[in-house]
Amino acid sequence: MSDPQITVTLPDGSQRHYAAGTTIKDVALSIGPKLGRDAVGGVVDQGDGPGDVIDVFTPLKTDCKLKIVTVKSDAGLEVLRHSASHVMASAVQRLFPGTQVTFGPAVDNGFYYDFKRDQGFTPEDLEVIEAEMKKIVAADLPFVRREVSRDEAKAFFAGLGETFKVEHLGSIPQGETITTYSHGDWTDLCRGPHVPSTGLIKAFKLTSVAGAYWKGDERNPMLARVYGTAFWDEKALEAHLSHIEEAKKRDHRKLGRELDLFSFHPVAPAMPFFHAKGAFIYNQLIELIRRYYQVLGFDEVITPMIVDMELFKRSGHYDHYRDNMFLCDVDEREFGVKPMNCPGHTLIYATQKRSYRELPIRIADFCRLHRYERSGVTAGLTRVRSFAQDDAHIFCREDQIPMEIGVQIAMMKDIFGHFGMESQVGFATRPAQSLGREVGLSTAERESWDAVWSRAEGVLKEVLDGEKLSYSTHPGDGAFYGPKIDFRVKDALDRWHQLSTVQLDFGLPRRFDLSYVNAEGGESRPVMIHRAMLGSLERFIGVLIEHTAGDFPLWLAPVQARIIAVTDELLPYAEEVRQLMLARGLRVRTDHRSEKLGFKIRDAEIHKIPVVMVVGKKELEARSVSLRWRKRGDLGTQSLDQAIALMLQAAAAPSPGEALTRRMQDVQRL
RNA sequence: GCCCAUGUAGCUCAGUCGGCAGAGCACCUCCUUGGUAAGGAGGAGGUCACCAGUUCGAUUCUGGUCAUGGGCUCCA
Repeated sequence: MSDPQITVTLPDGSQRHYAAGTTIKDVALSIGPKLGRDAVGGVVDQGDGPGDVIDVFTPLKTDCKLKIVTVKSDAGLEVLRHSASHVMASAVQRLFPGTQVTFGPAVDNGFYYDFKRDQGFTPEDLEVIEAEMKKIVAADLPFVRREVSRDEAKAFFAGLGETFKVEHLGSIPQGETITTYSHGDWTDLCRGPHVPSTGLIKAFKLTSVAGAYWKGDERNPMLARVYGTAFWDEKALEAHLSHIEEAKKRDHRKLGRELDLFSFHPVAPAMPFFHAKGAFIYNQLIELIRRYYQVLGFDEVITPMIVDMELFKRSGHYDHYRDNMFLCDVDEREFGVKPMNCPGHTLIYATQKRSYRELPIRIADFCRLHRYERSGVTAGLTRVRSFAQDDAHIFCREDQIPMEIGVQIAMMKDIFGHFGMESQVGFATRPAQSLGREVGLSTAERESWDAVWSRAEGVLKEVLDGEKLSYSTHPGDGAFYGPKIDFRVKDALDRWHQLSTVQLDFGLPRRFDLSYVNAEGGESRPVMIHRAMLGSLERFIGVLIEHTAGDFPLWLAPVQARIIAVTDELLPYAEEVRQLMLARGLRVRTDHRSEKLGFKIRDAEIHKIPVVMVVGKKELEARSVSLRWRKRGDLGTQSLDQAIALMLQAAAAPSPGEALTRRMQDVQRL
């Protein structure tokens, strides 16, 4: 009897027939020799949806849909990197006997492998490991996949003394196929997939060592992690490494120092000192947000930074957030420096009896906040202990939620458009531990909370769908007090940053017993919406510096233009020009140094001054300036009026777009 | 908080196998007054992060502390 036949359906819909047990590699080869060579994995759908990527030597046993993963795809690159991590692990075990292996996956820009080795690894070790890896690659050892029984695997890894692997075997669900992958005489417990052989791992580099906890839990033993990256060819690897170099040049910490924007001092770890130029940008951003607030009906308030901990007991921060707060005892009372504005804003809401007619009440606050972030997690401006948010809280009726959220989404789109940043929306739903799931609640209470949550999630989803946005859903990622919508934006180096957030909160209004008088004369509980657009100003400035590489748009540039006189005799004219520009609201400085023109031009370029105006005899006689525009090149000689007009036009600060303004005109209460 | 690395002039970095600490840029002074990315000369500037220990002697060796960076974790 001949082998049973199976039918394989390819992505283009064509069908091919093979003997059962034919591997993905064979299928690829049968389609074409090039595809056969480039195939590094496949995605199989046996009628139950596409599975994970599996390797090319997996036999196909039943009819299926098959998508072949090639070296060109992202999925293929992941396979390569995962294989590279195996090669690294085998090199490490060869070089450092007694080292235990744990996990070694592919990650965003490369791969890592976590080892148990008490001495850890030094940067010098990395070179030795790389050299050993090269040998393994040169040997071109095939990756071999084996399906094994749980007991077999246990016995095998226990025999090698690989206690972490044995432990992990215990947490693999029953019924799941257990596989090992080997190359040469080295074997790892692994789900795969892998490239056909080690020879394909041509371009790789080990990049750093780090500590990491077993399974990411700090109660677990500390492991030694080695990071690396791998590509299909040297060119791509080089491109990646130079991309990293480029990012280093834009590092906001470096530019912050070079452009005299901010600094840090050991007396206030992780709390930035904004210098004049950095503070200018900070304030310009606040002004931008204020222009939106005016249109969107937000009222700005100012609230105390230090308050009695009683407030935070009421808000719940005392129980859940105290370890992240700066505390101080004064007059035998315990005070705390506020980490968030929300509790203070509830106090303002509660100073009056509120009517349903005056909702929504939108309270904005740029006050500085302080959070004690554990040492070791802080970084430049992106993670600080002292910061301000463009923070606001909206107190509204449940029926007003869609309108309010919709406007926030529109605002977010509008704002990031001004910075040339693409944005993406994520929807985070109820987490396992959340309001209404505490132990000891009655069934009735529980059900009422469940209803509130599903109503809120339903509303958010409706809004998102209504705004006709594509968004991703993150089940269980919401805040414990309510579901949320997060926005991520992409910077000029294609890195994503989570900045904005809009969160529904059912908890605080309850804790502070907030209410309003409803249309029937009874009392109802308002819903609170927490929202921030730029998020923390500190972090946004950090992102902005890297996004622009320090070339700020004219409206944000602390110094918009620098006047350079060709000789010192021209300085009076330079000053006259400067005064004219200052009178028109332009931020202009003069370089008074007795240096040559080239020197001063270079200095202005290094400091990324957007516009340089050169004045010499010719310009004096013609009442003009010679314009050198950083982003546009040499604009030649321009009359003073023309130069001022060009500057003013380019320096116009962004404001809410028309669509947003029109939209707000439809809202009853501003 | 944990793992690893780093800390020398304002910045970028040399250096000292334990014996009076260096460069370039920036800064100050003088000369030079020049047409679109570095003119010349001179000067000043450091408790080698901080605190202990070993030593005749510590920036260097040892221990601790602080800060920064890369990760882990956390971000009710």
